[in-house]
Amino acid sequence: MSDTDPKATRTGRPRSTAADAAILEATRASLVDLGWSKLTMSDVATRAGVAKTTLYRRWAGKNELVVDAVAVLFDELDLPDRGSLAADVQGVVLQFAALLERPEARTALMAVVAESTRDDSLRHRIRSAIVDRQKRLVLLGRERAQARGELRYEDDASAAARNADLIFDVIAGAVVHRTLVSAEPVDAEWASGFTSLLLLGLAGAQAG
Amino acid sequence: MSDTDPKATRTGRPRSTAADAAILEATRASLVDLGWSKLTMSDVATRAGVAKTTLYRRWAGKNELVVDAVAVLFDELDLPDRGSLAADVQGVVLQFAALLERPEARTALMAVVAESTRDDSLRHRIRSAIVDRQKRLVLLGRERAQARGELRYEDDASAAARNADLIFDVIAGAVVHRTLVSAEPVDAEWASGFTSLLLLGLAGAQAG
DNA sequence: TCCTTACGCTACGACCCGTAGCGTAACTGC
DNA sequence: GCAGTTACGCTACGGGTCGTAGCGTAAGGA
Repeated sequence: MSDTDPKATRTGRPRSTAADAAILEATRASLVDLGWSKLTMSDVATRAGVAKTTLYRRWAGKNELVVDAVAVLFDELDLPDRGSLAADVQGVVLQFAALLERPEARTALMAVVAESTRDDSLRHRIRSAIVDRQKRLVLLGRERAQARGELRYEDDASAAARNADLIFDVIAGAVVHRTLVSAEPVDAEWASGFTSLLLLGLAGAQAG
Repeated sequence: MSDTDPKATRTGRPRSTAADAAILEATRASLVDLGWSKLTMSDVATRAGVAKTTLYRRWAGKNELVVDAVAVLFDELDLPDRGSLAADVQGVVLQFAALLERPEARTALMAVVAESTRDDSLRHRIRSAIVDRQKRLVLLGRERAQARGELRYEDDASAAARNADLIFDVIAGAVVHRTLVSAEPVDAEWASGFTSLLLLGLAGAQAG
């Protein structure tokens, strides 16, 4: 979360974990009230009841702070086994969509991704804090489908990885685009249509 | 482009169209050099050889200016008939990807979309200036596929529209996510894999 | 020649940034 | 206890951007 290694029991006054929690919560609250562009470090510090200098001692700036503040939302992600690949796809779609319903996520996610196009370390931070948490669900769903016999196991490991990346980009990309660009809701009906398109393809979905 | 209606031949000194072009080009140049977050109105004005007040007379702020500056890139979009639905899908994917290769588009697109989550008028501006230009290609590809017999004409008009929206979100979303979130290139190989997934579905693509 | 609108320029208050300096608080090892 | 070390709150600061007001000038139309 911060930049130092906590496992070494160093001497001196330890960092307040309560302040960490207060800052991240204040960041989310500020995102809800002000949105990404109007969020300021000073405002977050005031809300958290913390000096501005404390923020800069722990985070390099607004980008890193917001990534960490939003990342914890992705810990809630879970994918119970719904018995079929189609049901699991719908489940993961609705999970992503529910996250993007939250105003702090809506305004923050695209903004930090936009920033990451010019900041490699920020992109890595996003990947490990957010993207990998999402991709986990996709990999889990694929394993289950393979165990059920709905998908076959792939021989070539690198091809399998490429395929998983492709599927992940399709699912996450479609949900994000629908929600933030088209600005239309991802409801059960849309999730159903998307699922049959993903499973059956363009011609197959039309026939069914 | 600007906010006034140009068809009424009003009295007084007309706005310099040369300044318009210079400003938009300066905005793109500034996006390339500085990126979205470090782009300032003062910098654009200096590059364009124009007073800062002139910018504010034409655009409400950075958001609107950048949308207009990037929108013209989407005029280049074209989709020649490549003879089959699969080839046309690959074509549109590579078109989108080529646009996202340009650094001014990479840094600007996600940023303005992020801003649009809290600004309805900005969202409408993005839709008419950018999104509709993209969606046009998808609709064109579908019509061709229907004429070829690869897709059947749909009876229900509203269902057809929903379906087109779905396909558009899947294609555009996947390309954007691959390029900006996963930060991996959209090359011919990826486009090919995506196309077979879209046409045949998860199980079908694995079989083929 | 008047009228109207656009332009360039300057200046301004307001705000945010990120850092430095200082005194104080909290915890560790002797 | 006591020294050593690190974190914290607070204040203050120079530097930068924002968006606007005011003014004189330039470029068109009636």
